[in-house]
Amino acid sequence: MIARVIVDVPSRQTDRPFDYRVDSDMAGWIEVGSRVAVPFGGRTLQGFVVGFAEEAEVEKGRLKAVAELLDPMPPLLPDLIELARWMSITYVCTWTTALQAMIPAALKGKAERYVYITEDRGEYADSRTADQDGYERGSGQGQLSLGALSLPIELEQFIRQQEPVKLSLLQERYPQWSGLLKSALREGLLTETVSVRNRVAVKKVLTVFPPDDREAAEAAVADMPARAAKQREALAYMLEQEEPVPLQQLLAGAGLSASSVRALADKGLLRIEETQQDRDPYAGRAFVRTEPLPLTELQSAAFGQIAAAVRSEQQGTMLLQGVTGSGKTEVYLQAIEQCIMQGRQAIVLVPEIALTPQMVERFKGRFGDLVAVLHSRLSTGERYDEWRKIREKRVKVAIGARSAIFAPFERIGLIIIDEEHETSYKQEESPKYHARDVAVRRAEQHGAVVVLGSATPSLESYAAAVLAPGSRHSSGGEGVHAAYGGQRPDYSTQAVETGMLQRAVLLPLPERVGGRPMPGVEIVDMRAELQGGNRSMFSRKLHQGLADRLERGEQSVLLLNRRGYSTFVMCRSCGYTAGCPHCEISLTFHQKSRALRCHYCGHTERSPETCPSCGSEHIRFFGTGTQRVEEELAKLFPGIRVIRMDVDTTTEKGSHEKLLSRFGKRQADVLLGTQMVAKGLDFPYVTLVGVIAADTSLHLPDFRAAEKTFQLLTQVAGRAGRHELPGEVIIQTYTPEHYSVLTSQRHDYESFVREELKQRRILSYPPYCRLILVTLSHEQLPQLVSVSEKFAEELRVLAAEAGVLVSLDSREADAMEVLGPVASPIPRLKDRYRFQCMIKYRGAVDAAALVKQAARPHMEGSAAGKVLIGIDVDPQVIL
DNA sequence: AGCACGCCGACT
DNA sequence: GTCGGCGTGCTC
Repeated sequence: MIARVIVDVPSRQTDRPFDYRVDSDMAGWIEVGSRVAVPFGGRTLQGFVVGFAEEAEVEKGRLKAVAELLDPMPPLLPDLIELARWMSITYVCTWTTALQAMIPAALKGKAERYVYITEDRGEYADSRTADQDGYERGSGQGQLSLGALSLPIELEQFIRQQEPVKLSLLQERYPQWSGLLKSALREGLLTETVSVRNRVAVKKVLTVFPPDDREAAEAAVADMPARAAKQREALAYMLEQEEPVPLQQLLAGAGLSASSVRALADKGLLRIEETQQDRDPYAGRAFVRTEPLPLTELQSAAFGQIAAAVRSEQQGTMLLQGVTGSGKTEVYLQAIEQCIMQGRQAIVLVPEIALTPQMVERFKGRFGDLVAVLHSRLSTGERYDEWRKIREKRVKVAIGARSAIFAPFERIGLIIIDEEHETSYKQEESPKYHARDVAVRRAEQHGAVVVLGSATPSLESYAAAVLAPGSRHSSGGEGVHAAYGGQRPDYSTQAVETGMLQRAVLLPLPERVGGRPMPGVEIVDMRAELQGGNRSMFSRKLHQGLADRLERGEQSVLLLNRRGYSTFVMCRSCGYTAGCPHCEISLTFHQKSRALRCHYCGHTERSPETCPSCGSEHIRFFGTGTQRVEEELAKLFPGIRVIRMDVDTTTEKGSHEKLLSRFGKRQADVLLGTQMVAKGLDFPYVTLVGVIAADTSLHLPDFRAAEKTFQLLTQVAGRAGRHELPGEVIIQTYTPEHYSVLTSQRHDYESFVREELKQRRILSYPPYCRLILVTLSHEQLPQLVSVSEKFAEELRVLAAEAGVLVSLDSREADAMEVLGPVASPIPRLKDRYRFQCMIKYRGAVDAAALVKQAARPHMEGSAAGKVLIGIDVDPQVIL
């Protein structure tokens, strides 16, 4: 039996399976998806079995054997192995990088090298002038030696005491002897073994089992001598128990010490065993059981379509477009119930920030113990335990952030992606996947249904539902299509690209449950404020609004998408601005620490009192950050209680929840923060939402800037007036005429999309093409420029050879353009200059493969001095 | 990623 | 005439 193994070395040259012999003792256990330890180029590495080969297919004689099977149950399944392969091609990464993204950190074992002193040194024993046991004891020195080689006595004793001892530990402790250790291993004085250990073992606890022999136990309770009162108490308690009780719980609950319980165990009256235990982060929390709620007509229609699609066991995608408060979650819950009833499992993806206890409660309340929750705030061990519940089929529903898409279920029927437009579904590190793409691909494998839920769908998803060739519109879609006069607009001159997702069914939920109106939104033109003599960051309107809320004891939410105190520091005498020495970006002033900080690389320096360039004292701070708003609020409204929520105040574990819970208990008047205040909050006393500057996200160098602004404004506006008290929203802006501001004021998604699609079409951006952004970086600018140009030229040559280097304006079905190279929006980051090429393409063009091929000559070989190319495949457009 | 093999400078 | 620099190439 021969296993094909992907070894855990993320490099281009090892990105293929290597073949290993499987010895008969493991043969019955090893499967596709098994995690193994294999010898590889002189060391032992972890790897995954991706398949098996026939004897005839491989070069015989040169095969090594699999060293160790690392888990009794394979952590991955064949479909995930295949999915990782697909990811490696789509996102231009190695197979192992994709595989590593799928397993919990607890299983990312590293091979550890252990050494011990060789007992049988065979032939050497004869060739030396040594005593019988193979040791040469020099004049009382007691040195272990072999020929010219000898180990210092201290080292030898240390090894003897601990053996086998980790090589890394020895090297750390005795760095001066690392060369000697190497020689000792080579010469056979020391022997090495390798073993892969998991980062976290299954947690074991001592558990006390109720008496097996009840009669004997009852008799013992009765006969127990008076001085053994504690034992009697413990035994009587255990007689009442049906289930085993953790020892610690028994001791704490009954005020006993372990000795009394041990004594009972010794008498054979109780049984104490080590059992596996899950670290349940929700232990001890009671979840109120909930029943399905009655659905509105629209909810019911959406649910019906989803349920039918799940039943069909055909892959399908649905876009559930519902405004905040329209009851999407109840539709999800009932669809999941349907899915479970068919013996299939469901995955629910939620943005990390929305994965609050309340959110979890809704699912646990409906499905109880059938739910596993995966999120980044869990410890490695907790996460592993939740993951094992899925793998061991103890749960039917997995709810979690991005990476929960890899939940190792065997029969998935439904994948729900809530707030599908959220950018947190895109992973910024390699593998740079988008959970939505991966979901569609997994659904294809399982014949499952993907439900994308959002009040403001991404243009890509919306295009797949409404504009894609062959897309069907659901019956309730009047409101949605009114913008087109009931007709699909004619965009036939340019193909809409929806990539993998050929079409999606649109399920609109345009009404709030209970018919509560959307809050009124007022736009304030800050230019007019300035002309009217108001130089404050608060318009008169917002100032008055805040004052009213304070007076009435209601709460306000303020959004400013910029943390810190001020965005840049400039000398008014000479024009000097403080920039990061490692990045081409201005430094942000932080008031509390009186420091200048780079928000990209974290560089921090003390804020200058005088200009470092000309010595002038006219150093001034410009631009407004959350810290400055906080200060200004305190000045304007003495005694006001403000909670500031941004990256600077939420780094600590659980701080995010803590701040929100304080606000929920009305211990503050204002919640001030960056975009994290816009998501999913629901507080009854919030009646005012203010956006301090809507423009901050509008002028970013990002083709999605308008879309992001619209989504942010719409979302934050939804935070007001969710309960009895009516809400008010005030948006301050310097560009009140911009369509993303105007349409969000009217909660008018369709008009926004229509305008935005026009722009995207003119400029050839998704969904009218697909994009890959390649970023190249190097410490030396001239080298970077030269390699970037070579890369772009090579890519154009390859595209021309493939016959696809055609303008996107053409009517060709397959087209590809290479733009650049140009300097990146952040031209220097962490001491590396950055250039980028944007690749736009459509149709059946395998742009990822061409990029990979063009990049190859610049990525291989030793890294020193070469331009390292970071390849960023922007996948949101692949969908 | 490691680690070995392999050709050119400053040392016993 | 040898130790050692890191450039290229391989790892089942």
